[in-house]
Amino acid sequence: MLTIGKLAKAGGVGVETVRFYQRRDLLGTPSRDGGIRRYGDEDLRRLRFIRKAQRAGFTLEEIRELIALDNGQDRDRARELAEARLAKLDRDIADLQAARNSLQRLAHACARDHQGKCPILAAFEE
Amino acid sequence: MLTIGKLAKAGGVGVETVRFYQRRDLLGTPSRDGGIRRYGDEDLRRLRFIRKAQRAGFTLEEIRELIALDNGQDRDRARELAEARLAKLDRDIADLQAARNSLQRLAHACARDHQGKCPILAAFEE
DNA sequence: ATAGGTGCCGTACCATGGTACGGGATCAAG
DNA sequence: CTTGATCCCGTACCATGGTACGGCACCTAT
Repeated sequence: MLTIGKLAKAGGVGVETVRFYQRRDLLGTPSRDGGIRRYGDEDLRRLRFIRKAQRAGFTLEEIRELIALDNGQDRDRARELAEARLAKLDRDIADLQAARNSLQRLAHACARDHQGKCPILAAFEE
Repeated sequence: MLTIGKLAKAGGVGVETVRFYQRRDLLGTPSRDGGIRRYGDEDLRRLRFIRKAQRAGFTLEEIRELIALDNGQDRDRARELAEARLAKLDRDIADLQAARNSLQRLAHACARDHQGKCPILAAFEE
C-alpha cells in the first residue's frame, strides 16, 4: 500500500496533483490507515491511465468519462469520445497551422525586404 | 470620436474586452469628455492590430511588445519575436499532431477489432 | 527527545483571455 | 420629462490544470 507521496512519485506527478485529481473524482477515495491515505496498484494504474489519456489529447472531464466506461465496456461510447476529440484536435491543428503559415510568410518578407516598414508590423495594421 | 461601445463594435470585440485591453496597457488611456472615453482612428487601428496579431498566434504580452516596437521601427526585434513565436507554434503543432496520430490509431483499432477490451481504453492501461 | 520529513485539511493563488455584475451617472429619443 | 440605452467603476467570476501556503498531526531516525 502506497502513501500519497509514493503514489505521486510512481505516477510521475506531484502530491498536490493527486489531491487535485481526487477532488475532480478522477481517483476514488482511498482507504485510510489512521488518517493516512493508502493506495493500491489499482490507483496507480488509474493514475497512469489519466496521464496517458492526457497525452492523447483528452481533457480531464473526458477522462472522467473514459474511466466510467472502463468499468462498463462501452466501446461505442469510447469511440464516440475519441472521434470527437480527434475532430477537435484537427480543428486546433488547422488553426495553429494557419497562424504558423501567415506568420512565417511575414517573417520571410521581413528578412528579405530591408526597406520601409517591417512587414510583420505592417501586416497587422491598415 | 468614438465611444467605447462604437470602438468595440468597430473592432469586433465586446466593451469589456476593450476595458480589459486598457488594463493590460494594450490600448492607451483615451481622452475623456465628461467622464466618457473618446477614441480616435488611432485607437481603432490599434485594436485591429491586436486582433490580427492574435490570429497570427501571438499572446497579449507579445503583442504589447510588438506595439512598443511599432513606434520604434526595430525590425530585428520584431523578427526575433516572430521567430520565437513560430518555434512555439511548431512545438505546439507537433504535440497536437502526436496526440492526434496516436488517438487515430486507437480509434481505428477500436473500429476494426470487435473482440475483447476496447483498444482505446486498453492503451491507457498497463 | 527532538528534528526533519511526511501526512492531513481548507483555501488561496497562478496563467490566459476574457466575461459578468451591481450600482450609479449620463445621454438621446419620444 | 421620462424611459431606455450606454457609460462609468471596481470587483468577482469563468474554464483549465494545476501549484502553493499555513497550521497542525504523526512517524522515523539520530
